[in-house]
Amino acid sequence: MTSLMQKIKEVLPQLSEAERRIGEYVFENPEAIPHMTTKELSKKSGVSEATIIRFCKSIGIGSFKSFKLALMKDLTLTDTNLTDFSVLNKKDSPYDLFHKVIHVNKSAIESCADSMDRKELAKAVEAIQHAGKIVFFGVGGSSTAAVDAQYKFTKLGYHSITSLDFHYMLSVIPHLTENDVFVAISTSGKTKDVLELTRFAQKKGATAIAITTLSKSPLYKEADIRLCTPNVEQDFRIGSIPSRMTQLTVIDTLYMSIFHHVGEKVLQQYYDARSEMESLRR
Amino acid sequence: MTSLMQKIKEVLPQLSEAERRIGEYVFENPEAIPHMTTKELSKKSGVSEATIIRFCKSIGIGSFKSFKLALMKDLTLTDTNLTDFSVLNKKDSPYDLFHKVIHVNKSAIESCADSMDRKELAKAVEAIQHAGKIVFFGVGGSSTAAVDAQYKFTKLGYHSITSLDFHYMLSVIPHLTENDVFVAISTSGKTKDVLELTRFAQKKGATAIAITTLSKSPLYKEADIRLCTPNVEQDFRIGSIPSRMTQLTVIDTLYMSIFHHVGEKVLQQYYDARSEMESLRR
DNA sequence: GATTTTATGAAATTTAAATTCATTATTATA
DNA sequence: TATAATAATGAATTTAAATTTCATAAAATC
Repeated sequence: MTSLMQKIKEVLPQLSEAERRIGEYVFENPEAIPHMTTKELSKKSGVSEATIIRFCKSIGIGSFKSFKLALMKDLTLTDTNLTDFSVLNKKDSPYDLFHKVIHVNKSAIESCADSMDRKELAKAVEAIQHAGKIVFFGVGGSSTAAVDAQYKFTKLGYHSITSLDFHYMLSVIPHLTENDVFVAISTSGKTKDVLELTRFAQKKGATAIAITTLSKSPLYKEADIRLCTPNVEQDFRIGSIPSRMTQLTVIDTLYMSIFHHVGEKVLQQYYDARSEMESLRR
Repeated sequence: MTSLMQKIKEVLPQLSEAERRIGEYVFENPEAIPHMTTKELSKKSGVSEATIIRFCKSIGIGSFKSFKLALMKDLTLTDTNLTDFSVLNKKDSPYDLFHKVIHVNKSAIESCADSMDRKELAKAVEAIQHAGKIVFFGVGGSSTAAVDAQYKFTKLGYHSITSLDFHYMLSVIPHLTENDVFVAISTSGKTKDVLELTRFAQKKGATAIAITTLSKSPLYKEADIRLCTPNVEQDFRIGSIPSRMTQLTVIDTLYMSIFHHVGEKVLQQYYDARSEMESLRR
């Protein structure tokens, strides 16, 4: 707990009804406050603007502006702001939602650190490094990560494949061999299409890397290498937003790691592509 | 040196006379700025208030208020919490890189708050809400965001279109009307294909929303609505990783906002899709 | 040399913060 | 119990700050 938040908590019981309401709101949504106006906060917490000014004075701060600055400073000092943003509420404006999305995505990425196993990661990098083809597959929200991965690894000079089309994939997999890698992306680890293609790829000898949540799912059990994403499911309205961020973070890591290894080799092609792009500007 | 101050130092030589004066003043008195008003700073640095607003935009920050907040945050960061992850080094293991990726992505998402303009965001939500068709277009790294957006808005029941194929897009755009929205995604704002399609869409009467960095790029100038992403360019090896995160954060915000509005209506379809998915498990 | 573009500040507008004041609820006192 | 005193509150107003618009001058381009 930071000093300013601490202070608010302490004085909370001594405050009047309306001022306490503000304090409670601040306590629940500290991140949001610095970007708010008195009018907004007044609406959200259900008290008048005048009371907000009074609240600032009550906690010993001269103005609402100073309060916002102080809070920003306070929040910066601690990264452990465990705000429960799962609570979306009716009155949220797009700008409010924007800040909630920022928060949700930030914490999702943060929590990636918890679920990743360094040995599995090393194995994955090893496998991809020596791969001939890399096939990525994910459906629904997970297709974004697959598309992103396919683009990134193509840039690195890999024969990298993805498609949303199950039947297209069915025609790709028979050509996989022991050297190849199949990356299955599924948050739940239960998606039928993903499972079937993974098994098929394994039957052809490819190494199956799963990007999935740590759970007793079939995909988790059957994959050769498991890159676990944290369980970040929240309010259904937020849906796949945070889990996609975690998947992308894993993809980014694979990309960076491979770049690190093969970097020198592809650097020239990389520059070529860049300068050509500059000149074409497309 | 902290990141924002660093940034100011870097752009200083490219700024105009008056804007540079502000930059220099900020550099000499960083601690004072967060408590100042535009009028004060204008007097102190000897330039007009308007130029101060322009200065903020020049360094990639959406408003003077955001600038003050960002600076406060920046100054609060001590060397201890300033792990310099921007530097990649040779000995980095995949696991090291993983943590650097986490850091880079987190800060990218965090800095989204600086460049977003709430009015523009509100306009964008308004436009999309009443849109018939929504077309997303981005090339290269920005295609990920386009794909993600297309999927999300389809789930909300919109006629939502994207493609990587320029010529396919050329065949889509003639059918756009005043009610439709074209969302152009380009970090630089200079990508030729994106620009050409944007102009074409505007000619057909569609509203052009740009997701791009705050800069003097053609896309920024010409778009009807600008949703600015921060300038997060780093080491070339990290490449488009952070900018893609910022684009996705903007997309997520649009999605959440629209969901908020049309949510009740599509909820039933949403559940239908979910339960059907459960039963099919594919 | 004419024309466009860019940079700039003055003035106007919009938006936010802070204050005032009237109203209501609460407590203390006759 | 009735009445005065006090405290809490929000509506309306005032003040201040941020932002935009517009006119002008300087620089760059044709």
